[in-house]
Amino acid sequence: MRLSQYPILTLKEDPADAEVVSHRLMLRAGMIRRLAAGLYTWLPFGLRTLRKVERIIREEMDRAGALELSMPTVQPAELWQESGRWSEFGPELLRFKDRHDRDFAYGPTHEEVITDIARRELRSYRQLPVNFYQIQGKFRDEIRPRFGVMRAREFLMKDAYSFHIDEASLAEGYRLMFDAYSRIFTRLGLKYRAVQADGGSIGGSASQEFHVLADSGEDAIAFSDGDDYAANLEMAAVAAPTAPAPAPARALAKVATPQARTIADLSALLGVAPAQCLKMLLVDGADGGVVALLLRGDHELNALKAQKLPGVASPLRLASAERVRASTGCEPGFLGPFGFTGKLFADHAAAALADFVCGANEKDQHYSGVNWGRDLAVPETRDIRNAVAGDLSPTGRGRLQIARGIEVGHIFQLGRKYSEAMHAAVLDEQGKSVTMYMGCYGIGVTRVVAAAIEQNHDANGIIWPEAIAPFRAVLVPINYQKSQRLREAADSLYRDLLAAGIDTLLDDRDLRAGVKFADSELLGIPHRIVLGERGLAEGTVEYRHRGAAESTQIPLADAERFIRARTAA
RNA sequence: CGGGGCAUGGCGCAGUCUGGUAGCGCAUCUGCUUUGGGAGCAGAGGGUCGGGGGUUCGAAUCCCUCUGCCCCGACCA
Repeated sequence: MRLSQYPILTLKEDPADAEVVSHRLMLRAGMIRRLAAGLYTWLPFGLRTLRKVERIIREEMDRAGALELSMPTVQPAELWQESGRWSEFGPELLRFKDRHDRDFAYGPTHEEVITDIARRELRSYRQLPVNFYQIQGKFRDEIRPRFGVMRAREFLMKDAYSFHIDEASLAEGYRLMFDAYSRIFTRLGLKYRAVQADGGSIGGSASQEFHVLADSGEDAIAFSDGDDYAANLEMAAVAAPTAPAPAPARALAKVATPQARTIADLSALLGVAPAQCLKMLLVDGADGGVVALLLRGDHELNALKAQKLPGVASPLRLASAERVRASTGCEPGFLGPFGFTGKLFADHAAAALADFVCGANEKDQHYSGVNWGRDLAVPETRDIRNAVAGDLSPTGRGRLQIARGIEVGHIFQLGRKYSEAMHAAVLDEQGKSVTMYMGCYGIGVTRVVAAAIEQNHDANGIIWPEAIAPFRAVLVPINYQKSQRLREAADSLYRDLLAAGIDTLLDDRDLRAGVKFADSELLGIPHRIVLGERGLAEGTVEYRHRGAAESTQIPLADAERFIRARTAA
C-alpha cells in the first residue's frame, strides 16, 4: 500500500478518554474508532491485523479437524428458555422483539444454537466426535465496557463446540483443542500461559484459560518455574512447608502496642518483620457464629479457599466489628488465638511460625515470643492464602512466580449441561439413546489484538509480532517527491517485495523524514528500510527492526533478499 | 447499579468561580522557504460552547432538567 493514498491520519496526541496502552495506541495508529460505548469500527490498518489473527486461528482449528460453520447472530428466545438461560443470563443478554412481537436475543455465545443443530443432525455415535466452530461477532451488554476493544460490548470471537459419545472422547477432544490453542498462541508470537481455571459455574469439570502475559493484565496468575504448572492466583494451591517450625528461642511476653491495629503498624512499632507476625481474621460462620483464620502477617487470605472450610459461611464475609467484640471481647486490631474457644484454622505458613507476635485479645496489647505447642495448642492447618512469588509449586517441581495476564482464550469440558436440557442424544452401538457430552472452546479474537499490543510496545508505539503486523515491511524514502533516482529505487524495491509476497507499506508521502519515522514506529511495522540520497550514492539503504535500537547499512541490491530472509515464517 | 468526574471547531485544552464581541496548541487548506527524527513565516476555513427549559437588557458562564461519555467499585465466557 502506498501511504499517500491512505486517508486516515495518525494522532500525535493521546485521546483523552483512553486509559490503557493498547487503546491509546490503537486510536493513535488509526486502527479503530469508537462509535458508542463498547462499539468500535475497525479501520483498514486495524482490520489487517485482525484478519491475520483470524487466519492463524482458522488454520489451526482446521488442522485440528474442527469444521467451520456460521450461525446467526440473532437467536430466538425459545432456545434460551429451553436451556434455562433466558432467565439466568441477566441484562448482559441483549433482548429485543421482532415485528411479530416475538422475543429474540443477540448472541453472546452459541451453545443453544449449536446444540439445536447437533440434536437435529447427529443421530449415531458413528458421526461422533465432531467439533464445529465459527468466527463471528458477539454482543454482550457489559455493565462497564472499557479499555477499548479489550472489553468491548461487540467483539469478534472464535467459538467452537465439540460433541462426544462419552467422557473419554470429550477428554480427547479437549486435549486436541488444548494443543491447537498452544499452536495458535505460539504462532501469534505471544508470550502466554495456559492456567487452571474455576469452571464450576459452567457445570463442567476441566477448564483452562489461556492468558497473554502483560503487566497491565486484569488477572493475576501463578506459574511454576520448574514445570508447566499455572493457575489463576485464586486457584493456585500452596504446598505446606516441608521443614518443621523452628524450636522456641524466646520467652513469651506481653507488650504494649498502642494504636497498632494493622500488621504494618505493629511491624514498624516493634521492629519485627510482617512475616514474623500472626494475623487473625474472623469470618462469619455458617451457624451464625464466627470462625477464626490465622495467617502469616505478610500473607493474604484467599477467599475462594477459605469459604470451602467446614463451618464457614459462603460467600465469605469478614465478621462485623460488633460480632468480633461479642465473640472475643476485644476490638479488631488486637485479635489473637489466646483464649479463643471457637473454630479456628491456621494457614500452613502461620502454623510454621516460631517466636512470633500476635494479638492479645486486649486493646493495645500483643504477645511476642509466641510458640505453637509451648504457649498455644497446635492448630488445625489448611491452605487458605494466596500464593506469593517464591512459594513451592504444588507439583513439587520449581517455585511459583506471579504474573499478570489477559484472558484471551478459555476451554471447557461442558459435560451434558446443554445436551441434557435440550435433549441432544445419539444412538450408541447397542442402539441405546445416549446424551452427548460437549466441550466448548473460545478465543477473543479482537481481544488478542489488544493483548498483543499490551505485551509488545514501547514509548514510540506498537511493536508487532511478525505474524500479525498489519504490514511486515515499510519503505521510508527521504525526499521521494524530489529525487527521481530515489523514487525509482524505492518503487522498484517496493515492487520486488510485493512480488515476493511480503506485505509492504511505501511511505511515499511528501513529508519530512521525522514524521515518517515517527509513524512507522507508531504503527509498529517490524521491518523498516530507509532510502536516502546519501546512501543511495553508495548503493546502500538502512535497515532497522522495530524492536532494535540500531540501524544497519545493507546494499540496496540485497534489500529484497534480506527482508525475505527475515520474514520467512 | 453505587461513588467520583467530564462534555467548548477533527484531536488536546483554556475561558465558567466573579455574566458583557468564543480563544490557544495540534490537525486541515493556500503561498513562499525548508527537507535524515513530529519544520518556519504569512494567510484562510471550520464551533447552534451536549439537548431542553428558566433567570437576566445580555448566558459557554447562574438555576432546573435530560442525555452522552470517562474513571473507581460490585459483576462477568
